[in-house]
Order: sequence, then structure tokens, then C-alpha cells
Amino acid sequence: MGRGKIPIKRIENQTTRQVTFSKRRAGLLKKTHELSVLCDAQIGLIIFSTTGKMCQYCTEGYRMEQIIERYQKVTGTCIPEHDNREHLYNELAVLRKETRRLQLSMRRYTGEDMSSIPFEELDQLEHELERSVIKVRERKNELLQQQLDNLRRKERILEEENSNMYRWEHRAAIEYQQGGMEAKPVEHQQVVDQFSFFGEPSSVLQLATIPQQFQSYQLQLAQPNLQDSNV
Amino acid sequence: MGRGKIPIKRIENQTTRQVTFSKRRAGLLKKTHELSVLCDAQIGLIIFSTTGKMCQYCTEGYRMEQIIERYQKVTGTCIPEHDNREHLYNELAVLRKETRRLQLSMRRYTGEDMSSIPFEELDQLEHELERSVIKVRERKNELLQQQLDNLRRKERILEEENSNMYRWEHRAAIEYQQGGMEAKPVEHQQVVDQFSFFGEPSSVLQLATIPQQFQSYQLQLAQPNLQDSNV
DNA sequence: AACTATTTATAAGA
DNA sequence: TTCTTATAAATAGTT
Repeated sequence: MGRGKIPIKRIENQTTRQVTFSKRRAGLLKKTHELSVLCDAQIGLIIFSTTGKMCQYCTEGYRMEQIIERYQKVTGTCIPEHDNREHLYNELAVLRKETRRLQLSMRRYTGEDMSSIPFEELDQLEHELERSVIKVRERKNELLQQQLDNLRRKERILEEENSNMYRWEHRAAIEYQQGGMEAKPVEHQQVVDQFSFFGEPSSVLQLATIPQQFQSYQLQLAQPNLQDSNV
Repeated sequence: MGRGKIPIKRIENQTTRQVTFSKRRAGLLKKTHELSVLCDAQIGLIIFSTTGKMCQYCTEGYRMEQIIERYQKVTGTCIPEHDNREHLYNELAVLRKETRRLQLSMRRYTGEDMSSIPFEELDQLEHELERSVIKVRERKNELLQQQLDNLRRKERILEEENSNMYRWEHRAAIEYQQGGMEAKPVEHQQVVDQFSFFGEPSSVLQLATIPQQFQSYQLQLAQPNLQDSNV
């Protein structure tokens, strides 16, 4: 129908295709409506154009959802979401069970509601708890020991460097007495620079000579400690 | 189109209607297919006849479910199941979180992986565990005390009834001596029935007179005990 | 969007 | 149902 017959295959010319789409879509909707009315049929029609635009026809007095629902009832294919939902329900059931189990375990461990626990299990539970206490104490001791080691190490470093510092200062004083202020100005400046505590400590010597309030901060960052939970 | 023009309204003659349905349905499917192919459109068509029979067209390479899904995405009406799914996902998230929390708590209590617990919490945990141990021990003592009380009560009852029985037997013996076997046959039978231990014990007297091996079983059912977890 | 030559769909009859 | 066919309707290509 038309000036010429066209083969039923994709129209390559985009303009022609779009015009044909408009014309034939209108015709299809009309024919759909006529079939629906003439023959009292329940029809749902959904059309997506290449450009993504949607249009639909639905028998008067009905909504597309009803027709889709009826379709699903007849075909039994309750859309792909059906299986998904099954999985969700399964996962929920598993999780609920696991949560319940954990809750009961926790109640056991915290000693709530022991009325349902038989004597033998109480005995076993007591031992488990004692084992836990022991483990916790061991860990506490471990941390305390670490702290002690740290302190000892710091103490040793501080003592060493104090005596070093004393020797340096002592030598500088002697040189000052021997040659006056200008005798060894460069070497003296080096010593002063080395002991400056503004800036990053870059050697054991520097670290050890930082005053107390700075030291504690710097050393905590560099060593495991008891407050930081990622020891 | 045809021998005459017909008004677009329900065809009252059933035969005519059915014939028209068949013809026009075929035409509609053909036109639907042509539009789909010519213009590269994605089309879904669902037709229910008055008699309930269904027929459908779906663009080649697709399934009706896909088209319905796309339709639902576009219109936002994701069938009644949509809300439900939202709830499921929320519930799953909540449960997963709760399970995770409980797992961590349990690991704390069983003393696994304490590397991430700071010293102060270890201290607190130790106290919690000690409190739990104390509670468990208290419960154990409670059960032991109960068992002890039970045994004492049973002992007392047995002793009482033994002496009672002795008096009954003694009196029966005297009466037998005085008036022969037939003097008090009914009363004697009552005594024998009362002491029968086949059947359910229904009185303290019966309970107390069941032999040792039966007693322990029957008494366990009737009294709180250390083996049964539903005390 | 309107026109129109043609093709196609289909109503009625068989 | 299916076939036939006169006729209505749809539409391809053009303007």
C-alpha cells in the first residue's frame, strides 16, 4: 500500500525510517484499538522507538499493570525479579538464624538467662570463660611488657645522649677558654644546629636531645603504645 | 475496508465477532511485526480474547519480560512487588549489621584476635568475663543446692513412709493373727494397690515408694534436675 | 503536513 | 475455518 511495495526489513535512511515509524505507529494503535473494541479483547501494546521514546495502548477500562499481571499469571513467568526475591528470602532466613544463634551465644557468655542451660554446659561455659579471662590477661601483660620495654629503651637512649651532650659541651667550653669566641666559630655553630629541636628529628642523637614535652609526643608516634589500638 | 464499512463498536453477533477477531488479530500481528522490523522498534503486544485465550507478539531477539521490565522502569510502576523488595533490602542490611556486631562481640568474649582492642577495653573485658564466670558459678551452686534439697526431701519422705508401711504391715499381721485372711480383705487390697509402682505416681506416698531405679527416672521428670535443660 | 497512486487489509459471502 | 472478492483503509513516495 503506497506508491510502491517495500521489503519488510530495516529502513536504512533515518529520515524515512522516522516518518514511516510515525505513520505506521499511528496505524498500529488505531488497528489495536479497533480490534479491542470490535471484538471485546483485552489488549496491551508497548512500543519503544529506536530513540528510546515509549508509547503504549491499553484497552479502555484497564491499566497496563493489570494486563501485565494477567500475562504473568498465564505464562507463569513472574518476571526475573521472582528468583531474586527467592534469594533475598533465603538470605534473610539464614541471617536471622545466624543472628539468633549469636544472640544466644552472647547471652551465654554474659551470663544472662542461664535457666535453660544444663549443668554440664555451665561447667563447660565456666571453663571457656576462664580461658577467655586468661587470654585477656595474657594480652594485657603483653601490652604492659611492650610499654616497659619501650620506656627502658627510651631511658637508655636518653642517658647515652645526655652523656654525649655533656662531652660536647665540655669540649666546647675548653676550646672557648683556649682560643676565645672566634677560635672555632664554624664548629660551634654545627653543634648548635645539631641540637636544634625545631624541625624533624633525623638521628638518634637529635631524638634524644628533644626536651621532655616534645619527646613524649615524638616517641609515641614512633613506638607502639598502650593508647593506640593498632599496636 | 471490505465489502462495506463497519462502525467501530462491539460486534454483537458472536460468530461474526470471532471471525473478525481472527482476521484482525492476524493483521495486527503482521503490522506490529512490520513496524518492529522496518523501524527497528522494540514492541510487546499482548492480546486476550473474550474467551480468555492469549496471544502475544514480541520483537525478535527480545523476551516479553524484558519489554515489561523496561516498561516498568520507564513508568516507575514496578508492580506491587517493588515496595516489598525495598523492605527486604533494608531488613537484610539491618540484619547484616547486627550479625557483624554480634560476631565482633563474640570474638571479644572468646578472646580471639585481641590485637585491635586497646588496653582500657581489655581491662573492662576482663571484668566482664569475671562477672560472667561468677554468675555461671552462682547458677551451678543454685542447681547443686536444688539437687541437694530434692534428695533430702525424698529421703525424708521415704523414711516417713517406711515407718508408715511398717505400722500398716504390723497391724495387718496382728489382724491376720486375730481374724484370719478374710477379716479385712478390702483394706489390704487398697494398701497393695497404693504401693503398686506400675503406672503414674499420683501422690507423695506413691512417689516415695517406687524402687530406686524407677525413682530416679520418675523424680527427674517431676523435679528440676541437672541434666534436663528445660528446668 | 498534505497528497495520491498503490498496496494491503478485511467484510461479507461462499 | 478458509477462500474469494469487492471495497475500505493504510501508507510509500512525492510535493
